[in-house]
Parts: sequence; structure tokens; C-alpha cells
Amino acid sequence: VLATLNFVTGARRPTLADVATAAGVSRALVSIVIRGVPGASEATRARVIAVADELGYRPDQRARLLRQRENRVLGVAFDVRRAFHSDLVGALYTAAEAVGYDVVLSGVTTGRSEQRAVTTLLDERCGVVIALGPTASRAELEGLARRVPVVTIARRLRAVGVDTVRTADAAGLRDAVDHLVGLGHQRIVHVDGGKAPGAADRRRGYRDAMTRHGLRDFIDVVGGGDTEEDGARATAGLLADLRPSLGRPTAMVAFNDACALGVLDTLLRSGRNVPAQVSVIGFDDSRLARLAHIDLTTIAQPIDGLARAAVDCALQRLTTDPVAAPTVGSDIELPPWLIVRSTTAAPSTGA
Amino acid sequence: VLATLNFVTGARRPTLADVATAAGVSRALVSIVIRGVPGASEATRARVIAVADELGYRPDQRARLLRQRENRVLGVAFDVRRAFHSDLVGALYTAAEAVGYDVVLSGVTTGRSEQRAVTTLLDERCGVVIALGPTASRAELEGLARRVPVVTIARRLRAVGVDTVRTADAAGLRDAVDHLVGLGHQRIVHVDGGKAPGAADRRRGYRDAMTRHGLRDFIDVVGGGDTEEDGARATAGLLADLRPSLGRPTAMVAFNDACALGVLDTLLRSGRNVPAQVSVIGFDDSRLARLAHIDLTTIAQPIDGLARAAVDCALQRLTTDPVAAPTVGSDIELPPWLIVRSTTAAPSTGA
DNA sequence: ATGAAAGCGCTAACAG
DNA sequence: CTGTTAGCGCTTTCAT
Repeated sequence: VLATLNFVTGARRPTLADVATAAGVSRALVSIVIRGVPGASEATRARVIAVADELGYRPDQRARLLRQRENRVLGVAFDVRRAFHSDLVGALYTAAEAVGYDVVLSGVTTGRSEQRAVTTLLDERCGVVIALGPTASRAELEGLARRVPVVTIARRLRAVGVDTVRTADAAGLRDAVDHLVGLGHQRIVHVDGGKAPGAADRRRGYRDAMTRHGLRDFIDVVGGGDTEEDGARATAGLLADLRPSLGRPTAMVAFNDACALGVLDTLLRSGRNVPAQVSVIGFDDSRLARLAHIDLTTIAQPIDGLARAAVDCALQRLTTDPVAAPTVGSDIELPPWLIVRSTTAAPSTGA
Repeated sequence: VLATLNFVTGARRPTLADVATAAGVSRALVSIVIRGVPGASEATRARVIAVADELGYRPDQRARLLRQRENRVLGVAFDVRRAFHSDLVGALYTAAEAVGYDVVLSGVTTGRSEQRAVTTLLDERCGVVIALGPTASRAELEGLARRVPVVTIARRLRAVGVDTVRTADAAGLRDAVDHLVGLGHQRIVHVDGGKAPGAADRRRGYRDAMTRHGLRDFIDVVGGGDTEEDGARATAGLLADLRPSLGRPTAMVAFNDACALGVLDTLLRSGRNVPAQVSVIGFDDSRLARLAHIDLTTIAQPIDGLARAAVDCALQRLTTDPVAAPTVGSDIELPPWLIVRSTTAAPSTGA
């Protein structure tokens, strides 16, 4: 019976019409059955499903989306090179599929700009764009938001039509400082993230916390960055520098885990013992930090929470009337938390 | 003039029909102009383009793909968690766009299986599936290949309808051993990759090279893996073990860079000096290896070459008649190369 | 060079 | 419960 259908001979994949013919019903009915919506008897339902299975039928997603009014697709623009983005993408898949939405990815890389990534998403007519740590200007993002709802993750920004969800960066650094002070540290330096997203907030959190602990005189921010190299360079400079006024730091809080790894590595190579001589704290709780032989004390980003919040914002925009007055989007800030591992300890008494 | 068009009032984006109306021509003509194919006078061409620009028109990719006969879309299934996959994705974007093909990504993560990732790709009707280091069985991949052309990267496999492109893993390890022997090393151990893709070939390459150099008695493969943790564990075991018959190794070749980092870190923490006391070589030339403070000697994977070859295979399948007799696909093996950095040196004479 | 008409595979109104 | 009809936005004959 199946051998008579033309798609068996060619390379063509079975369509809804093929299933309808084979099952002896109309296309509309097959559509109803496939989508699992009410409107078909149990008998037909079973038969159609059986035929569809036998034929290996799978609905054509493009046709489906083209026809559908509302667009249940979340476009995610992320930087392929950033481990943190990869983690977020994983969490976004989970969060989106939990509420029955599809995710389509668009990567930025060397040679493929953020602009390009977003354009691709727009051309696929996804219903909302979720941009991870976008580098575009506020004006550009607002321009984008005029065409499609935009949600940004990990970028502090107030812009018309753009929702933002991010980690409470300042609070994270405050927790780190609190932890170290609790252990008895005073000479705590912050290797910062320069102009990286969130770096300003983290610097502020560090300064505030130090001040609150009466350690204003020990405040010491050294220029770092968001890579291991940055952390290594900053630490090398610190070791070379005598800093008579501040003395040798007994603890270092890095901008992120990558930076902290550079710090760690440089300390180790110079013969310092961590945490006996120097304590080190990172930020992100990336896979790197969790590795047994690194076992870095760090401030964990609420990745799953960020993803869920972003998806929530997206749904909000998608299910709400788009002709509503465009206004500055919501700004959701989620708290990070401290994870104590083995790179922090009380300062050595004799130091 | 534009204010009269309904899409200005609503959130709807302009369609080809809108452009046609505004320009006073037929939709077919606009289509011709937009695609840049011959069949329109210069005058209309200019006018249509002007109108399209003013309206901010962008063709709907879904509709376009739906209508088009041939499918110029490459579906890429990759593991979001693997840095090597991210690098490949970047290269694939470049390679595909160079020949005018689109790439659609589908990630596998914790909670999103490879199977799922591929199904999504199929539902979007991409013309070919490029699977990075797939874990599916040969039977499963052949089943997939019956529905759509399949190209695998970084997986040794001979299967009907499946093209494979991969690095010459054995040759890579041979180069590593040659380099070390050239420096004067004899006690060279290989921290292997266990069951990871390519691990068997690399082990073989190591054994062959050692044998060829008359170092059969020094052959020493210790169980590792593809993570930093694996490398660290293997090295810790090695340091604890006295290995009276083989003596202390003066050089270690790891399965990959991540593993090598674990090796490096453990050596450092145990007070060993690299490369003065022990030389270390990785595999991949990942971003990690290139970091200035790591500066790992490694075997570079030909990432761009792999990506280009994969895209070539895909084009081949796409432009060739699909009814051709299904046969075992091509198997392309690309040579890696040695990159000497600062973790290798001649063995210390007194050792 | 231009336009009319058909249809890709699907869903959504509306009839029966 | 089931089928018919009418598109989604685009490309593609085929006329003109």
C-alpha cells in the first residue's frame, strides 16, 4: 500500500497530505491529530498516528511557523567563544522547552558580527530576540527593539522596548569581601574586569564592602580583564610591585573565573601557596572553577534563574499586545551566591 | 505615501507584496530584484531597491526556504559544552557563508540529547546535517543518512551515506613523539583519552612512533580522559607510583589540551618545573593552550580545514543527484601540525 | 522586461 | 467529528 506513494521512490519526505491520503482522511484532520488538539475521534486519531509513524512523518517546521500567527520561537544571539554564553544557551534550551517554546541559535564569532547574528534571527522571523551580553549601543538595541521584542542577559541597560536580566554584580563582590573579612583578611585586592559588562558594578561592590568593613585604606583595584591572560598579567605586576603603602595582599578577588585562573597560575608559578599565603576568589562558577584540581572559591552566577527570567520576559512580550505603548523594559536583577571551595582560608598569622 | 500602508500602524513587518505595492510593480519583479537575478531593467531595479530599503524590507527566510526546491541550509549539531565544538562552529560559519550557504545550529546539552538536536534540524528541513563528534551508533547514523545527507566531523566511521572528515590523530601523536625524541627524551608517557573519539588512533600513533624510535621498552600509556580532571588524576597517580622499571618520565603527551592542563597543574603543584624537569604536550591548540601564561606546546587541529572539507562534502551531496546509489561516504583525513611553545625542552642532564 | 497564476506544507475559519 | 476553503510570504513557470 505504501509502495504506491511517490515519496517512496524519490528523496522527498512525506507531507501532511501524504499522511492524509494514506489514512483516507482530510489534511485538516491530520493536522488536528498531529498537533494533539481536540476535534478528532479516538478511532481516527489512532489510525492517523499509526500511518504517520509508519511513514516517518514529521511536520515541516518552516511551513508551520509561516502559517501560524504567533511566533513561538526565541532567537538567541550568543558569542560562540564565551564559555559563559554556552552555559546560558544550555539553560535557555531547558527553560524554553519547559514552556513549549522553540529556540533558534545564532552565533557571533570572529568574522561574524553581532549585527549579522541578529539579522539572521530577524530573517527567520523569530518572535523575540534574546541577546547575551550584547556589545551593540543602546541606540542600536532600541532600533532593534522597534522591530522585535528584545531581552538582554548580562548587560546593564535601560532602553525602550528592551528587557534586561542580569546578575547583582555588586552584591556578588560584597559577598566575596564579606567572606574574606570573616576569615580575617584585610589586604584584599580586586583584579577588575576593565570595561567588560558588569565590571563597573563589581568594582563598586568591592569598594562599598571594603568601606563598610572599615578597610577603606586597603582598597586596591588593579586593572585586569575577562581572560586568564588578564589575570596573569595583573598578578605578575602585583608581585613585581612592592606596594609599600599597602603591603602584600593576602587575598585577591578576580573579575571572573578565567581571570582568577590566571591569578592562581601566576601565584603558583611564583612559588606562592594558595590558600595558605594568598586566598583567591573568582566569579561565575564556570566549569573551570569546579574542576577538582582547581576547586576555586567563587561567586556563582544564577544561570538557570537568568535563563528562566529571560524566557519569562520573552513570553510576557509575546503574549502581550505589541501595540502597547513602548516603554523602558523591565530590569531584573538576580542574586549570585558564594561557593566556598579550597582557594580561600584564613591569612597566615605570620604574614 | 508610506503612512498609508497598514504595516506602519501595526507591528507587522513589510512583505514582498508591500514593497511591490509601494513601488508600483508586481511581486514577481520585486522577487527578481531582491534576489539579484537577471530579469529586470536597471530603472526598476533601482526603484525597487530604494523602496525596499526605505521600508526596511527583509525577505522572510522561512517562506523562501519553503518555496525553494533545493535547500541551501546546513544543519549543525554540536555540543554546547565542548570548547572544540564551539571553535568548529565558528569555522563552519565562515566556510559556509563563503560559498553562500546558511547555517542553522542545534545544540546538545545536559537535558537535550543529540537525538533531539538532530530531530530539530530535520524538522527545519535543512538540506544536510553536519554532526560534530556524534555519539550515536553507526546504525543510528545510517538511519539518519537515509533521510538526509550526513557529514560527521571528528569521528572515525564508515557508514552508508555518511561522509566523515577528521584529523589524522595517529600522525599527530607521532609528530609529538618525534619532537620529544629530537630533544633527547626517552621516557615519554602518554596520558590517553580513554574511549573519547580519536583516543584509540592517538594511542596507536604513540606506540608506533615509540617503536620506530627503538623505545618500545619505554612505552607507557596511562589512563586519562578528555578533561583537566582526567589529566590531573592521571598525573597524581604517576607521581605517587614509583614505576621502578620505567623510571620517572621526562615528558608527557596528553590526549588533548584540557587533559594537558590538568597534567601541567598537578606537576606545578607538586613542585616540578616545566619544561626543565618534565616536558608536556597537548592536542587541539585550543584557546587555552595559546594563553600566554600557559603557552602549551601542542598538536594543532586543522579546524578551518575540517570545516571547509565538511562544507565541501555537504555541497557535493546537495548538488549531486540524491537518487544515486547510496554507498559508504568519503573519509577525509586532514593532517594536524606541531606547535612548539614553552612547555617542551631537552631533558635535564642530571635527571 | 513585466505580470498573472500556481503552489511549497501547513493551520485556521467555517461549513456540513 | 469531518471536510472545504483560504491563505502565510515567497518563488517559479508561463504568458504577454
